[in-house]
Amino acid sequence: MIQRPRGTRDFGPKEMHRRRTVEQAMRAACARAGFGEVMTPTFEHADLFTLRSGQAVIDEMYAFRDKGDREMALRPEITASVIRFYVNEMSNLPKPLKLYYLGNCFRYENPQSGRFREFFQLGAELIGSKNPESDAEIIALAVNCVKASGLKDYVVRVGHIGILKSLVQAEIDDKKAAAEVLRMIDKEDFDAIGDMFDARAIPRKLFDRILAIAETRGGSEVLERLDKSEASDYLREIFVNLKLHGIDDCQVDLGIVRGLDYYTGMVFEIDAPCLGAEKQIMGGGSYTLSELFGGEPVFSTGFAIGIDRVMLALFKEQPEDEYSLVDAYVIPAKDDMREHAISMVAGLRSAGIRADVDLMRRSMSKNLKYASAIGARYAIIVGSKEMAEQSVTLRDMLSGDQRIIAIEQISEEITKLL
RNA sequence: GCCGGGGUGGGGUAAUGGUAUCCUUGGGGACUGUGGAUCCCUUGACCCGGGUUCAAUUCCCGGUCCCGGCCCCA
Repeated sequence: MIQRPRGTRDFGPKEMHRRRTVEQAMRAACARAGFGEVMTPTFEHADLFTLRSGQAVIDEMYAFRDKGDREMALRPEITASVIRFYVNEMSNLPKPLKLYYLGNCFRYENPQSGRFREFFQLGAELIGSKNPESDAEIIALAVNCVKASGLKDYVVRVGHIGILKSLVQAEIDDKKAAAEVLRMIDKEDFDAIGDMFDARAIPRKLFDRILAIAETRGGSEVLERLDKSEASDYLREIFVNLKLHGIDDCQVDLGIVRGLDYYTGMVFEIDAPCLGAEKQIMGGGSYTLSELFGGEPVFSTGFAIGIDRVMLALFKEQPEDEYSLVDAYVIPAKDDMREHAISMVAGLRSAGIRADVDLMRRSMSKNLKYASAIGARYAIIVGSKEMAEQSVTLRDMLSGDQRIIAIEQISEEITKLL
């Protein structure tokens, strides 16, 4: 037997229904904010991804050489593709350009809870605006998407990479060392930073300042404690705007650095605490396209939500999911009623009712059992006695109550009951 | 890439160095239109490969997959 590849999943009808419901809710949230959906290829030239990210991303990329001897890769994320699309064909469109996407991504990683080799992301990019209200708009959209999914317990943390970055880069001349410090801040490995500072004879005072900033966390009031700077003013403006958007549960977290170094300003994350190790369900921030492709500077801000993790968190919050595929199941009482049953189900379907009919020529009793097993809300029993009066029996599968209804009224009646 | 814990019918389980229990589900029949019942029949499993052994589902090794953790990320 052929097994499903490691780190991939099959989704059954019930799970797909729940996923599609969540996806549609998020799509609707994006559309309400004026974002248009785009779709890009599942695979791209490997360069697209290797150019902007480091070795770590390359190592876990599904890369391959195609029959034309081109280096290709399954996309490990979608932002790069959207940016490529923008640079290729959309750079002359009116700004700001607001795009969103939903698709599968691939990373060759070791699977664990909330981590798969094929996973799904919904993301949005706001291209061409560098003002705090744009960042606030993107944060608000990300939060609204998570809210739309139905998730109750989540934590939004917003930071600004410029605050730490400018401090570290101003005080440490060695670029590599500065990058290393930022990486250690991201990992919250402050001991390592202390060791490094001692080894390089960097003043302890700077370490204390870095530590103080990196540990600045809490409500928006902690922003008042920050030294005045371009970045801290910017962050304050973002929080003012978030409040205007009705988003007032965001935390400040200046310790967010994020691994990828193309982020330049605002950075933010959303966690679902119930998920444990892989609790981050969203990551985002602002960046400039110019740093990725060497073109004209275009300021952008965006985010990506891990749909799979959102689904996992939703399932933890609400495990049971009442859902059936069929509202009405049509049962012929006897074999000579099968044709009537089939025309009956066709009529129900064209009236927009999710209806099914016995295809296995089962007995009445087995059919009732089947109707119950698939969770049909109503059974319609087509028998010769009722048929003589152009009627059928409508049975409520929850209560067991049943009554005779004229055939011409059945669709209307069921629509009314549902 | 690394580190733990696991793989028995579709799902859940029991036992065992001599190929397997029970429940559930699926299919069929009885029941000749309400028995969503009851009864009967039936399909269906020891992850893969190698080793030890007369004999391996069981013991050993390797692989693989699942679950969880590290790294990193969604």
